[in-house]
Amino acid sequence: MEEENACLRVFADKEQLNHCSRKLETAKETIQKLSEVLSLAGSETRLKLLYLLEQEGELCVCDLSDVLGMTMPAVSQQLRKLKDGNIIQSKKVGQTIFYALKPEHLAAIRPLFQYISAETAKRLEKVI
Amino acid sequence: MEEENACLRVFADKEQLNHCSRKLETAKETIQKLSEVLSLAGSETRLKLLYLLEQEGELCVCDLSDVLGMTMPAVSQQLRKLKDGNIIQSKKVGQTIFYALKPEHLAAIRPLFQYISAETAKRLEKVI
DNA sequence: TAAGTATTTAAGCAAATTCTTAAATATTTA
DNA sequence: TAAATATTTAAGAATTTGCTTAAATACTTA
Repeated sequence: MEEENACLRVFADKEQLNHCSRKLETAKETIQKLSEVLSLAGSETRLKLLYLLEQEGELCVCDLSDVLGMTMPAVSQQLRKLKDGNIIQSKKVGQTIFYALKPEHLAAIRPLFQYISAETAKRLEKVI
Repeated sequence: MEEENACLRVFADKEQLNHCSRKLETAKETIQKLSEVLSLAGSETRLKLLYLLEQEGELCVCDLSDVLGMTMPAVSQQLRKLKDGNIIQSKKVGQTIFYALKPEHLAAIRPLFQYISAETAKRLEKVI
């Protein structure tokens, strides 16, 4: 049995609340995974990294550190998080490591880049 | 003039790096705003709140605290962040405050819910 | 107007995040 | 094999986050 409702409102719709609880339970895992991806994308630095990788296909730590104006350890550590989160992958060529978006998780974040493109275009129009 | 490139790779493509810098500069504001929205959505608690509001249209703090099994102050504080981020809005009816998604920012986060629905459906199929 | 209900605000604390600097690792080249 | 390059790892500090509990606010009803 569940705990008694904290909500004492006369008009509280217990039917609806139970319905919500079930729905949340069902989507629990998905929400958990998605929130992880979103929180990874939800940092300015990491979103820039993802954006650049999406635009260019692949880039090395050195390039990224250069473009973002950040130290290599700082960039490397953020890339590691993205890699741990399975959003990007790496490929070693000599002593250079190239990073690229992973196709799998792209479904979830692709719309974001479309959003960036569309919004940026809008903003540019205004300027013109 | 920019600082000299940190990247000393023989094959570093300066052309490409400059191109990346310009692109990033152009999309800067959009990326900044989007990362804010994403980091708001990128918390399990807040993503649940958004999911419930999307599914139910509107709910009060009491309901949400009940369904999430969290204290009202905890829920209230997260709702406040979402409201400050312009993702949700509130409507007061008597002493009850109903929260709902804001239509404006929905464009950015609607795809996420579709993703949740699709993934949850997939997961359910597997179980059956 | 007093008591009860729904919510917010505030203060504080533990945990997580994001950078910094220094050192370690791995690869290439002289 | 020594020096240089590209990157990672590690340790630590400053900041932010997400809760907790207690108190304040606002509205409703007896």
